[in-house]
Amino acid sequence: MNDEGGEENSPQNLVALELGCSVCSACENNLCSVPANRVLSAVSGVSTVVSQTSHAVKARRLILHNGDTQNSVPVICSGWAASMKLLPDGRRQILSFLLPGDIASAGLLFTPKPGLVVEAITDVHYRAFKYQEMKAMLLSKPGVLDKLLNDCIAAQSRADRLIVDLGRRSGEERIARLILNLAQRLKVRGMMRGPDQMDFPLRQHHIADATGLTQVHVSKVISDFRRSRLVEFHQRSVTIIDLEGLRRRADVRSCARAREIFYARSAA
Amino acid sequence: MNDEGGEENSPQNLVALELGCSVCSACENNLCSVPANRVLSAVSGVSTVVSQTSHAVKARRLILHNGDTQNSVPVICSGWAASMKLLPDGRRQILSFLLPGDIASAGLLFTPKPGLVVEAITDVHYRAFKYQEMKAMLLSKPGVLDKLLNDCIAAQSRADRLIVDLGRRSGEERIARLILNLAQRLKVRGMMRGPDQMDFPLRQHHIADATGLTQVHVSKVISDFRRSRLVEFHQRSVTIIDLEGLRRRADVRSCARAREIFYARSAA
DNA sequence: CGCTTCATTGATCAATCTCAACTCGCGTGG
DNA sequence: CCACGCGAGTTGAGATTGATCAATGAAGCG
Repeated sequence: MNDEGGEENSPQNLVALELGCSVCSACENNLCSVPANRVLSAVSGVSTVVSQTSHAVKARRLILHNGDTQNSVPVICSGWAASMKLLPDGRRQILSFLLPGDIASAGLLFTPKPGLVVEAITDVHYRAFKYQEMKAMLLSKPGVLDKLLNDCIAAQSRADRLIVDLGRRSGEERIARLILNLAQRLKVRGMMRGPDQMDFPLRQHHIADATGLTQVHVSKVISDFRRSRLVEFHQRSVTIIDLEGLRRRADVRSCARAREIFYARSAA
Repeated sequence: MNDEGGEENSPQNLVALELGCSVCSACENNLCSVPANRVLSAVSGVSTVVSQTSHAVKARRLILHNGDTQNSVPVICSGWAASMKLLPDGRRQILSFLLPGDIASAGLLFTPKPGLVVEAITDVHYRAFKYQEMKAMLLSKPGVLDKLLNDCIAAQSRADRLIVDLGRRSGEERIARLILNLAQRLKVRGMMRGPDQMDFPLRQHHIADATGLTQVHVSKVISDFRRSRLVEFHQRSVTIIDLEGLRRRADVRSCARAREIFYARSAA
């Protein structure tokens, strides 16, 4: 685990940090000790602060190793990260992208997850909370627990959606859905650059590892999206030009077999 | 939802029922009112019994509809079921197979899951617990809550494994893993027929919907497994003849790209 | 400047799907 | 008892999707 403390104070990083905090579950639950939260806990009269460490890591570095004993739980303050699993032969599958405010995995609060790796996509600031303290504290505060449980359940339903995507949708659909999904998540956080534009620090291999495809194939599909004037990529950002068109690619499938099954079932 | 109460009492059904109960989380938590549990609660001094209904459904019938308001949570007492999601065009993806003792989805205790469907594979007995009562009761009993949380987390990590399988493994690997996985789960429950033989009520289309493949392709892969003398199918049961061989099919992949990535990373 | 990462593109190959035909076993109604 | 239909599985012949391989160029960085 990285041993560096300290916040940077270049303007945009502070902004990102605040953005993260404003939607951060650790913050909402008064677990965090960044200034804004200190104020907040003072106001709400709750002063519980779980011991924690603050870290900065460069892009492409690991936040959570595989070999780690994992006695702490990272919460992203700024930047993008990915939580993934690695197969022994080098194949990798991204389980989810972590945006500011996201807890690496709510389940981690209760059990370490062997085989889980979290990697920074951009430069990332995160806080690591001690796992046992956190747990003890949670069990004493029903309100907090409830919120964590919701996190857990939300994670589960995101996982379910991903399972359906990977099992039953074409590459094109998966990529379109990924883009729409990220736009949605950023919108909730107020992190869109404009109505249709967002930061997009993902490399094509991230998209590949998230959608179960190859980087080469991702390139081809995205080129097609671009040619069809659905989206536009400028340096590390995406603009959705034709939302409806993109949605259509995300959902529609003119598949003879699907139709056949459909008719079979509605007849029954 | 089915409105039939009543237990059947043909010998093997009673056996199955008991087997289910002996590993059932509802039972462990003293939520259930079947005779064995009544005794158990009396012994342990806890008499909380959440109001519940008992149901029997035929194979291929739904236990949980999509349109259902889902104010209750099914727990399987005997038989096999599948929880799945349906796409509007008829494609379907099985999220997990439910064996006796399984709760349809631990998350259901806290929020209804729109779009989730549970279908009986064999004839099934299940109990449905009222969702709000259950929740209220859980929050008052920390021990029970803890156990449920574990269920939740276990579900999550099963989901993660499935995501990796669907995203990054070949059809052959997925099918081999599914078989091994089911054998493992049955073994834990003491439900194996012999050291290497188990009930296997799944149709090929169930395997297809669980692995994201086509029934036709499943047929071909399984034929190959059979020809390679890895497994044998007799009416509704499977014998694993060559465990090591099957494991090899479940894991190995001689994939040039994977090796390349591997070397690239170990060099870095 | 030289190195590395990232993206693009084309040619070819492999896995998987689609379509269709056929078998088999089972239950049902005549 | 038989005919029939249905669900399930098998098999083969293409068609498609996506992977692999390889070459090239552009961008970023010490």
